[in-house]
Amino acid sequence: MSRRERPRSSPTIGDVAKAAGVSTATAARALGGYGAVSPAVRDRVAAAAEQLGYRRNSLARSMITGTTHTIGLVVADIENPFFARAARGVADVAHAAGYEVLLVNSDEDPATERAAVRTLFEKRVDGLIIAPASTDVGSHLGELPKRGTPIVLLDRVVPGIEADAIVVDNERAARGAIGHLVGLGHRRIALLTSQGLIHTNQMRLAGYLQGLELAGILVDERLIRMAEYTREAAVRETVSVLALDDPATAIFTTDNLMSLGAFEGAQRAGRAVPEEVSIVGFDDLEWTTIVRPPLTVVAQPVNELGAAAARRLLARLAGDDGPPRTLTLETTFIVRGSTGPAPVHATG
Amino acid sequence: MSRRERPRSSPTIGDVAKAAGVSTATAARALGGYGAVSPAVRDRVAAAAEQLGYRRNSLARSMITGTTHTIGLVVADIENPFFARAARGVADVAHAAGYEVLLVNSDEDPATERAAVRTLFEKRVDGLIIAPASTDVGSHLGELPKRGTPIVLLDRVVPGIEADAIVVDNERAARGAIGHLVGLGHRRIALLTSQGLIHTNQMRLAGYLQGLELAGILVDERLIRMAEYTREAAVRETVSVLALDDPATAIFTTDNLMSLGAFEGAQRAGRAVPEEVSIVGFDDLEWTTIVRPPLTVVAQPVNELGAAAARRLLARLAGDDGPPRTLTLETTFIVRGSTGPAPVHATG
DNA sequence: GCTGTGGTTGGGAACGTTCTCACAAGTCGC
DNA sequence: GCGACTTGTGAGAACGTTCCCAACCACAGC
Repeated sequence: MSRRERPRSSPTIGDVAKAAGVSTATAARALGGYGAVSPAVRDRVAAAAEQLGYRRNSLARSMITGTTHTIGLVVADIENPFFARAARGVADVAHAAGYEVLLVNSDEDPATERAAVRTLFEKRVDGLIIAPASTDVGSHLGELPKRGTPIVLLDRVVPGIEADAIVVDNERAARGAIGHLVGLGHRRIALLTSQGLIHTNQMRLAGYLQGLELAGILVDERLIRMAEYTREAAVRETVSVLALDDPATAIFTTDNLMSLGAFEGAQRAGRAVPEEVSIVGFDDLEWTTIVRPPLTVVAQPVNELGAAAARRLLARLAGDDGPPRTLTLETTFIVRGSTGPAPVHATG
Repeated sequence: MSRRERPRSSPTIGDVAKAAGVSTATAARALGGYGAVSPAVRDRVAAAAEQLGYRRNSLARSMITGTTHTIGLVVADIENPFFARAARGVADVAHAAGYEVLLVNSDEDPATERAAVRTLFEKRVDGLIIAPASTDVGSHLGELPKRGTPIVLLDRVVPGIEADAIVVDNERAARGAIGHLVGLGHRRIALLTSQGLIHTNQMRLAGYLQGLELAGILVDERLIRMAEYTREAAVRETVSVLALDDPATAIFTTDNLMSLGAFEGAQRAGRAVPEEVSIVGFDDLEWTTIVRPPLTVVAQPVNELGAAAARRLLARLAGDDGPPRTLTLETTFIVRGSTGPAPVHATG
């Protein structure tokens, strides 16, 4: 109890060096595994470190090396299963490569996002994976690559920015979904999306419109619903679109929360699925197979989306300085029981 | 283009000071908002910082101040909605107080957890919130508080450790759920939980046993199922427990994944819920109200669990050094359509 | 015996901040 | 008009590590 110099601060590499009877430089080499150290000294230092309970200070290390082995991840809301899955994909790949993940929720708010990016940069993350909230050229996003911090865009692209991106072909996926419904004879197809059109939803809307056009169906604006981003609002819009004089016979939703709302809305409106109304959801969550009928969906490789983003970022950190690449992953259209032939009285 | 000294490294406070014609100490005071600086100098420094695009280096700052404004969060799996919600609760409270969250998945693996705790400590997080995988006295957990890094246990307690904990009364919740089923006349009540009993599940098992004992029901070990932690395994165990000569008339599950499996298992076994088998789930997720029948559940205040953990940790960081406290939050028992009277032929 | 070589080791600078201290220039009270 | 206090400023140490470089040693080659 007599040799305590600092009461409750961690021992430093200097303390270890002193205990082992070597210089700090040598102790650092022994513990850091770089440079040349004789086996005898290495063991002596290791023993001293063990005995003192030495833990390296990454902060000091990062100051010198210029790398923190930390990547920033900015998503809208980790509570949303889509982002949770993507985050898991990111974390797994990052962790395997010795990186940790600093997580921030932006709630789709550009101001929050901007502040988050700034904070993450001040913490000197080695790179950033971000699902950008706004599609306008965020100066805060362009700034980092210029300073040498690579960015990978997750799920959404920002036109003006020079950065890698991992996305799916939302336009094509949506067009395909509409094609499926058209093939079943539907002509009154509603779109249920959320207000404040984020990039992916814009693309899905575009795909919806293209799908209609390909089928020669005129757009009915009353069938395009942009709900507040809550389950209850989605339910209301669904009930409303099913209560039209000429109601929708099919509903295409643009994400998992809207799918949930559409499903519940059909239940609440007392419409049989798929006899009276077909539903196509976006994202394949666990529940889609235990509801009755099970949900037809556009499934995204969500986990892989995150994993690919992390791999891309790691490649940049490893020195890849080629031109920005956009990687487009494939979606899968899974037909289940929630889509069926359009009701007879509503077609032709 | 002529005055660039470092090509693509961020300007330092020294660069700002030089540009503003003051010392680094003064520039630091002006930008850091501490000490005394004259308004004129403050403006001059701010202008120089703005013009150079100065961003403070938190690493260097943390070295001096000894605080990183970062907290570590170790959960089993961020993809699990339970942890995603808790993480959101943590992140919101932390963010409001100016803290960021470093997230690690442990996959319930003690070795991974141990390594994570070590890494987080090396990165000098100010504190740690952890849902510990193992209930044995983790030396890696005891270590940190001794070094002055506070820990808050989330959702699970570790008996030997001196740390705050935020939990729910799992024993009582489980006992109550069993009581509900007993009250409906059930005497063949199965328990569906997962292998490698984590702390919460041990408590829920204990509550289950107590519930049976209170009702004077003898334990039938064939009704206690510990599935591999996958949906498919949960389905199999459910089908199996419903295929007994004297099958279960009710199933109580110990978490949301097991609930999903039980629900699907009943479907696959062709048993009507609740006419032939009642189901009580643990955790109230979005899907529980859109399946038919909707699920009776023990609902936990998951988000609040995380938020409370963060508040507790912040209190510690603010200097609270009272004895460790365990905060027990209330669960809610929500009766929906998945529980009903026991089938006549199976009772008394 | 002198020089060269390769493996070890230590001294000290560097990273970018904050903090402590000393000092200069006012300001106030008497 | 002099000490005590306040306010603003700068010099330099400190945080704990890594990196650069010089020095040392042993040994081989000539």
